[in-house]
Amino acid sequence: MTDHERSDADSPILAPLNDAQREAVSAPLKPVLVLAGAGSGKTRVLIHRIAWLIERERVSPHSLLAVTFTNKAATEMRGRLERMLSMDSRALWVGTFHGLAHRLLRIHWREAGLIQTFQIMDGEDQKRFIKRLLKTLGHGDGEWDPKEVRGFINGNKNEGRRPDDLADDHDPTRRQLIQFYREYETACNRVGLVDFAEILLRAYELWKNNPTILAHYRQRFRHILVDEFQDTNTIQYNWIRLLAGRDGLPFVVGDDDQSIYRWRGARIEHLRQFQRDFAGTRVVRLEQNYRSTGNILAAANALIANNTSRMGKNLWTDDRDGDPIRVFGGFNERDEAQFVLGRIAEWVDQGGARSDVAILYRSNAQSRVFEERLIGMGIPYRVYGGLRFFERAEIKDALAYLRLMSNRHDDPSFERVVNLPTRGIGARTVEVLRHYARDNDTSLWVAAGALISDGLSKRAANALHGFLQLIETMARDVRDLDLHEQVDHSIEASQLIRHHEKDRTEKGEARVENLRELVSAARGFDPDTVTDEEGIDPLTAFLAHASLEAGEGQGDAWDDCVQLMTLHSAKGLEFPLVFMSGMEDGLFPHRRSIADVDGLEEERRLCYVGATRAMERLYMTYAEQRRLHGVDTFGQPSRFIGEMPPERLEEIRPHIKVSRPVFRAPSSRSKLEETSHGLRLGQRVMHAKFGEGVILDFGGRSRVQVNFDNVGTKELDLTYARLEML
DNA sequence: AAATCAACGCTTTTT
DNA sequence: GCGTTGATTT
Repeated sequence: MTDHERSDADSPILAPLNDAQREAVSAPLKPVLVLAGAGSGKTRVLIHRIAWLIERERVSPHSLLAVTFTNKAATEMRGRLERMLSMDSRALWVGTFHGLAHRLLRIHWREAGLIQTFQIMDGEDQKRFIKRLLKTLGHGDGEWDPKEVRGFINGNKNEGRRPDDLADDHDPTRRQLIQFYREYETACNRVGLVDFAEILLRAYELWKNNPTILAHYRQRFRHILVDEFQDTNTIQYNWIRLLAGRDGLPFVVGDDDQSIYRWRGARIEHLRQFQRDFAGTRVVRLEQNYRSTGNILAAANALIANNTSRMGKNLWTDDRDGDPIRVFGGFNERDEAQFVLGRIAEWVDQGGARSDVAILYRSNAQSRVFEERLIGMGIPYRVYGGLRFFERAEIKDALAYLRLMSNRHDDPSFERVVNLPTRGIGARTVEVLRHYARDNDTSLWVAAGALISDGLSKRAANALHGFLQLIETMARDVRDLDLHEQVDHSIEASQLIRHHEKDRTEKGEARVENLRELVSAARGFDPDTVTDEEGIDPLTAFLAHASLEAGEGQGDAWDDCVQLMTLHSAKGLEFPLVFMSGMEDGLFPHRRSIADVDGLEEERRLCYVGATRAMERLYMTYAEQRRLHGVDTFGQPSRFIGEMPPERLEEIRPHIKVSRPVFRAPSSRSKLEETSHGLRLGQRVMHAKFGEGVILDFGGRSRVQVNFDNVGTKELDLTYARLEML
């Protein structure tokens, strides 16, 4: 080691890192691909690389672009950078793909072909809009599913394709979908709205079609850092590649084994393509895991080894083997939940924190049984997912008023609030407006203005006039106010508050509270986080923020509570104690993914992600019988359990041997009805304390009656009793 | 205009 | 089985 290298190794940037991390962080200025296994310090490497570039390579913070997928990741990165570099991180562009692309569109709205006050539709808005559009086009009778049309449109946008790029292949269905896409585009442009996929595609096309602008950003952002690279979809990948050009220096971090978003356009292949597109890419593998015990890692490694065409990585740890992975099979989902709650109670009794515990499941519907048990036992918990703040109906109503104030031609917002609270503008009147708007190719706002003087009944015209006046007055009254005062004024003047106050139920009160909270959100909002360019009014910025960052779900009502979430939303998190529930074939892997190899491999990666969330202790549970959508179904333990090395597992109950044949061989269904957990009536069993006996009956839950030769009949709980089959 | 009823669908989710 | 949604009732 030379003196020079030694001084590098001692620097605060490199000192806390292991060899591989150090190699990545201090790599020469060339394209770098970091293959970072779960828990190997991926984010840390990204942060330290930025610090390295700024402090060692003397790169200006202004020439750095750091991209993440979620706002959470972006916020975290920003925070860690500020702490590490003790600088104002505003100099850096750190954000999500959508956030950064949006920022570009705000700056270059004209070149992007947008109006200055363009606003963003979330998936829900988009669905409504498409539904409305289908009706207008005379296809509103249910032959077309708005979700399907949306899927078609977004899928193509994610691949960078416009209607003109699509051929109908002489398929009438496809031809129709392309036509809908075309109409949808026109409609969006008319009302000044963009959907999420459009943000990315527009930003891409902005660069593609404007060489001067592209040249400017290429010159500015030579260093492009991307987190979770395996999750990039085609347009995101192309956006990065376009920006990097020939001289850019992308530094991307990802893990092909944790790619779980293929179904929403992510392409795992981008990891390989990166190496082809950027000649001389330095590939660094981070394989030392700092999170999990040896047993957990060994099981996860063995599982993921069943996938083909991996980039190759084997996690290892310095840590002890720790506990084996415990596998439990319940009679049904309530039995399963009872078992899980029992273990949690133990954990808490022994001084463990509730917030260190995560219950993971494949689909949201599975949370209910756990929630019921948790409530019953008085254990605080938090469920991830569900409606977020800015997605709530009453909040969207309020935002619709604000949007209309900002852009009168926003038809979806117009329709949303024109009669909310009710002001005598019925469906009939709105129908007339729509007709006029379509015939004259104008917005509903313009149609309303025109029809007030002629074409409507006196009553309808009056009511409509009142609404138009209201919006105009609100917009005028609010002009010189601070943002939060604007919001406050609009929820009052629109009568939304009064409307919900009339509802004296808990729901109504919650809505009023949420509306008040919206004012607080506006008060705390810093427009500079959206863009620091001149000429964007705070309201427009706030509305964009509301769409781009839907906010938290329930907030943190409880500090120390058990965490419930899907396997997908667990990605990136870690917990000392993890339960993977519903480990049954058909549920996980999900039956809709089982058929094709790609689908099954993605499920396996999901299982890998789940298992590697666990730091100390991991349980995998399943139910023999499960009520799904109201019907009882019988299942087999997940094939994924069978893919893990038996010596790393421990079956909680004695009756199922953890061996490949048992997990792989499907047993007949009729047999399952007479037996439970491999035990059958009349079966001779051995108990450590009570000696030999014979099974008399199966009780509810995991209870079983055994007539012991020496001590008589006992009822045992199979969760605790270790019965050995004889 | 609110209340009630029938129909629907149901993997995963961020932006 | 349950929650949402759209249509129909009162």
